[in-house]
Amino acid sequence: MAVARPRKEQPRTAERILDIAERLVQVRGFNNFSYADIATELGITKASLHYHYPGKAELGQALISRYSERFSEALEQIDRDLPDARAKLEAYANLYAEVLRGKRMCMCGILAAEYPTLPKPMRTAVIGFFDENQRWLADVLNAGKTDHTLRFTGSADDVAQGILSTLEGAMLVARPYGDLARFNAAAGQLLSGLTP
Amino acid sequence: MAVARPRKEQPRTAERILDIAERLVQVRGFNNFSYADIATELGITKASLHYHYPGKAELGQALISRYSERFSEALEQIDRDLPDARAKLEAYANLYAEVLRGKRMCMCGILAAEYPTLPKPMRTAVIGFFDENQRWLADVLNAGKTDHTLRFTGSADDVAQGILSTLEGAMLVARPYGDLARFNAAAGQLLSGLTP
DNA sequence: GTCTATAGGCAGATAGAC
DNA sequence: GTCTATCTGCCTATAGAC
Repeated sequence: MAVARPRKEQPRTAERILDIAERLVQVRGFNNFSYADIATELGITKASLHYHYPGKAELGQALISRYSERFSEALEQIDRDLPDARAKLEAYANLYAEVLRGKRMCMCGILAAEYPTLPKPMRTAVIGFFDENQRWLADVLNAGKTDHTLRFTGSADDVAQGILSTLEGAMLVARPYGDLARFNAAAGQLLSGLTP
Repeated sequence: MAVARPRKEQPRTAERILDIAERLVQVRGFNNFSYADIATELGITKASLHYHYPGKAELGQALISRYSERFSEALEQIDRDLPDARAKLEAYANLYAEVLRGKRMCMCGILAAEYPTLPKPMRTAVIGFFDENQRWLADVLNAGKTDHTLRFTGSADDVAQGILSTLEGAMLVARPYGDLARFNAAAGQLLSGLTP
């Protein structure tokens, strides 16, 4: 017997558009894919896409918005599941490694490279993503100082920013080599520098 | 009295094209500027550009080629002018800071973000740039171990790669904020982690 | 070396039928 | 919601005169 479903299934087109566009952004960048790319892959016409997202700018906002939400949820889950700050930080780095394993960049990392060409709402959203990540990292760092699973000098904010930068940069440089080990070397080095 | 000049001055058009295109790449990315942008700024027509660089792919190769050469020269000058490894590493980080001060990304950093969309010769050249940087960094690190101005654990190659990644990432993340201090915080943290 | 003129393609976007 | 048809604009690139 079928499980009860939300009525009128199938209007998941908007979500499927985001799925395809998300991958395209993370691989090629926001300016290097087109409505035609999405339409072909989804099997509908370009015109239909405009029904769901009036313009590329709106699509871009929706992409960052969903990406940020999901990232936040992943951080909350880390907070729930892992016992100490050190383990949380390791799990955080692993989030990045998983993205890279799919031959993608962090969405906001690649958008940062295109930053000057983005519509203003997207720029604001990219900054928001970075800010939230740093806030979370700073909290973890402070917790790590308390529970003695992490060691660092200087402000937690500065170190948080350094961690974010290093992981984004490690993805950026490792991806052209197609070499996950390259990322892991940089991430491992980062973590060992924070270990007591 | 005028200083002697190379005869037939003025055919510096090819160089001026590179100057303009270089800035455009570093600000917007390779796929986000056009021949029209260069032509307008230079005051000639698009068609004339094709005389100097037959296609955008060739222009791109010329851009990376000149950029890499100049970078190598800067590294040689650092080797000549500075006494110890620690000072060299600091000067290296300063190269990046100067680029960022001009609101630009490292050319090969921004090209790394666009990597899957680049013509193959450009991809090879980007990798070459990273490789050369890492080689130089590894040499400096080894020298620093010898002259006791640097301290690190693990292989010099891995640490070199970590340094490159961190600096590229720090530029990537700092630029949207328009905040040089952000870069300096990450770079300073990196250097202090390598200081005995 | 630089120009005018133009080709040919693809981009994002809209109108209106179904 | 999805379609066909179409628009306008920009892109890279080429031919050929000067």
